[in-house]
Amino acid sequence: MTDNTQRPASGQNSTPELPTQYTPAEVEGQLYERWVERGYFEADAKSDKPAYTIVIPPPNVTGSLHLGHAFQHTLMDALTRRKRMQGYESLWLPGMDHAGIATQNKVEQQLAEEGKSRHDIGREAFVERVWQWKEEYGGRILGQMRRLGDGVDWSRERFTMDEGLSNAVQTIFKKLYDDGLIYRAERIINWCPRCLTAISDIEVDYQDDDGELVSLKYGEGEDTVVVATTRAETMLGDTAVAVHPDDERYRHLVGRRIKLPLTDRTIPVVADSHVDPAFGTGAVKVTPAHDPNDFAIGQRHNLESITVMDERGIITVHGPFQGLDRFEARSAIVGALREQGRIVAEKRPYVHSVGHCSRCSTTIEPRLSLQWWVKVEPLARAAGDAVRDGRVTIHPKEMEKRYFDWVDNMHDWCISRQLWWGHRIPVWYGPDGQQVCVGPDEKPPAGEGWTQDSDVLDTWFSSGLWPFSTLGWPDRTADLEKFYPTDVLLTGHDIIFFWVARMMMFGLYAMDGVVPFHTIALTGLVRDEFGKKMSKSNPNSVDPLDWMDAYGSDAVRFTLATGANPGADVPIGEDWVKASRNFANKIWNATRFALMNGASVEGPLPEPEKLSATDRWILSRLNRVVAEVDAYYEDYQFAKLSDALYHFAWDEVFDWYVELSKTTFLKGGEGAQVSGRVLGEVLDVMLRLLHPVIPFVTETLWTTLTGKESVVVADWPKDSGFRDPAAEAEIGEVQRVVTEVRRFRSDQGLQPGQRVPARLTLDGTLLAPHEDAIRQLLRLQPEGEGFNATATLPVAGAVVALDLSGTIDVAAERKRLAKDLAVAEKEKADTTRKLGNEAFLAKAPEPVVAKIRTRLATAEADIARITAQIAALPEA
RNA sequence: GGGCGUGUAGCUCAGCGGUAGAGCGCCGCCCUUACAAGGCGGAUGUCGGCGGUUCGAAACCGUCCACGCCCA
Repeated sequence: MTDNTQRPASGQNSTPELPTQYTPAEVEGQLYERWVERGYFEADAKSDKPAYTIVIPPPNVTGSLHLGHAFQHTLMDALTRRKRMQGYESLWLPGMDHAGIATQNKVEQQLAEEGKSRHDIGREAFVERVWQWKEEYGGRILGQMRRLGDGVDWSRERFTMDEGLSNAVQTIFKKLYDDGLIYRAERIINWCPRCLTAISDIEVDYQDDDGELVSLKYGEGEDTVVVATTRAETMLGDTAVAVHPDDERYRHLVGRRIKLPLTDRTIPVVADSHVDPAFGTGAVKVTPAHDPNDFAIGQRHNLESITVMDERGIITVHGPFQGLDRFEARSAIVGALREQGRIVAEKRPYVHSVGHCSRCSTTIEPRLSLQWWVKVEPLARAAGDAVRDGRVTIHPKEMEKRYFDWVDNMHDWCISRQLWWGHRIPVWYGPDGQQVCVGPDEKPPAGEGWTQDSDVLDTWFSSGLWPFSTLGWPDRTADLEKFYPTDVLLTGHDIIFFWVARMMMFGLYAMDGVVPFHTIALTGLVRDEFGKKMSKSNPNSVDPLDWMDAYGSDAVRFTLATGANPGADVPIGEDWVKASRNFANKIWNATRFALMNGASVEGPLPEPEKLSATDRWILSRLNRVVAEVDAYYEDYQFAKLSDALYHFAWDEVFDWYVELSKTTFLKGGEGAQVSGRVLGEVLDVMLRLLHPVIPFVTETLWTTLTGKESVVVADWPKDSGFRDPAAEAEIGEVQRVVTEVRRFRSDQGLQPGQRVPARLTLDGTLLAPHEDAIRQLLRLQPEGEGFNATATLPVAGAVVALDLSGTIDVAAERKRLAKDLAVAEKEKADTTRKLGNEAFLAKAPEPVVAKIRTRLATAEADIARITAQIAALPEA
């Protein structure tokens, strides 16, 4: 096809070639590559313009674009594109995180297919393999972001494992270590027996599983106690039974030792006020090595911790259960206890909440383990305070509570992972138990016996540095000076704890208390058209690329933007994407029509005195919409702004302005020229307003309309302040008449295109100047010889008399009028009742009362008019 | 168990103190020379239930019911 974005620069009067249908798939890719080639998205740190910065919440290197990304990217793109147009040095910085567990899993799978494990090839070779994997398969999402139209600065693309970012990781680790905010401790952590690593609290997904609750009798003779558990296998590691100190039932047992079944051990009964006497029997078994609460009890009572499983969840305790995995052991142990008559109650299924690894869904095993931790209290407090004192705003505000609940109750963060892919912990251990943390510029201790910690850091440890590590920190780079703090962090509300809180903590800490962004804009989740959650495991999951190919990226983007109510979930369905595609096509054709009728952006807009009321009306509306859209942008109201533009474009510009102007264009001459200039202005502004949301179609149309280089670098429209309420009222009357008569025509069964002779009596009304347009819109012919008004429609002070050449459908007309009369009478009754209410008159504000009075007057006039019409109707 | 949120047209959602709205879907007529991915017209709601506050409640308060989410 011809390249329809090109237009001869001198060809002001040549009719640009636009096909009758917009075919996005053919042009979007080229447009995007051109934008990138021209460097529109590359930000200049030396620019004098004020900076506007958004760093992308780094997607996972193993991932691909899903609708959630498409959604958030659309919004970030809209924000940065608008600011660029407003004259900011706009930077949207892309990149990915290295996704420690996920990526390592991918490569381990590859190795497994070759019959190898990572241990077979060794750490160094393994890490090399991961880099190879990344080169080959990683970052699929980056290409998909181009397809979506993301206006990111590719020259600044970052990856958390890059040298610079790794340097940042090591720097902050050392700083935290030196400040005593990183420490090593043995605690219960969330252990994934499949990934073979610790994971943090937020990487655990809880779900209700069918389990079993068995009540076990511990002890012998009189010294017995019944405890309930869902994890019978851990009883091998029990080192106490705990009861509440005030619990009379067990007071006699406290301090005594009882026999632990299936073992040759005895365990103490301890009193601990954290035990809930109302739950179960009020006595609980205590396994400090396999349960966080039990660990806490163990600490308080100096209990021994006995680990009964290995890292894969296999029982290691000598005896009949050794070698069984934890679930096999559970039933074996319950069986053995049953034989001994120690099972006093069983509840099966017992639905309870069980933690699963968010990466592989394996049931988490709480495990006692030596790990590295971040002491979060001071960091989290600072992160909370930044929001409390208003330096950072959360949109929508209702989400603040969730943020505070998190940062104010945050547990220390386990940051070490038993993986090979990631930032290795920069701590070295000496032959005599020394421990040295090494900064990026320092050499590790030399000599015999020094070894580096074998663990790597949680991926989020590096992602948390993203807003400044990507800009060059710890160096005071020009980028950092120019673009930090960033402006907005936009992400899903489900991710507050992952990105938001961590970036806040690290940003404030590393950047001397300067917040990483002043605004946190939180979105909901994308759902299917029935409001059901979309997930990879659900069949309702949609690949946004399929929709982009079928309907264009603009259509997907517009649909998502239109659904973006602050903080609320966004449902999306194919029908809605189609509707957005239709909108794009509508804009396409309207612009095409405009260009065929001499729409122009040349020269200044004529003075208001030279404009028709129709022109002044649309310009007045246009400027109101500019102001409205700006206000919505400032409040992150993407649904509202998209909706406002949709309705302005379609319901006002296309359905009325263009239609009303057709007669002017047909007549030609100066009037047509003026309207062409106005139409050009309206489209020019409208396309620029729409561009951040639907960049592709607007680019093609705007460059064709204006002959300029690109709307990407066009100026954002400004409200000129022009308002013309009189013209707005006048066109409102025109719309009323046209709609009324159309209704009549439709009720009378007239075909839409059928010409009808009519006499218009418009003298003394606002409609007088619009007779031609009204006749055009209503397909009314001039009254000819022998005109015979068979229907007379009084509306808006005017009279439209029609000659339907013969009898009209009196029944239809009577029905229509009866309906109108009923509406008017109800209105009269409602308003009369209000005005008859003393309390209302006394207490309601004057404008409200006045409004009701006007409504009553209108209703009465309508009733009189309609009644007269009905009376004038011939007998059926 | 604790906290938060939501129940408005067939579906998905706006509206959050003064005449119940949108998109999609539905019904009827129409290829009116920009667009059938379109035009014109139309129908559709005890605004979850009950109680209260108010001159006035979809909106505010209480309560119940039903869903959803987060945390434990």
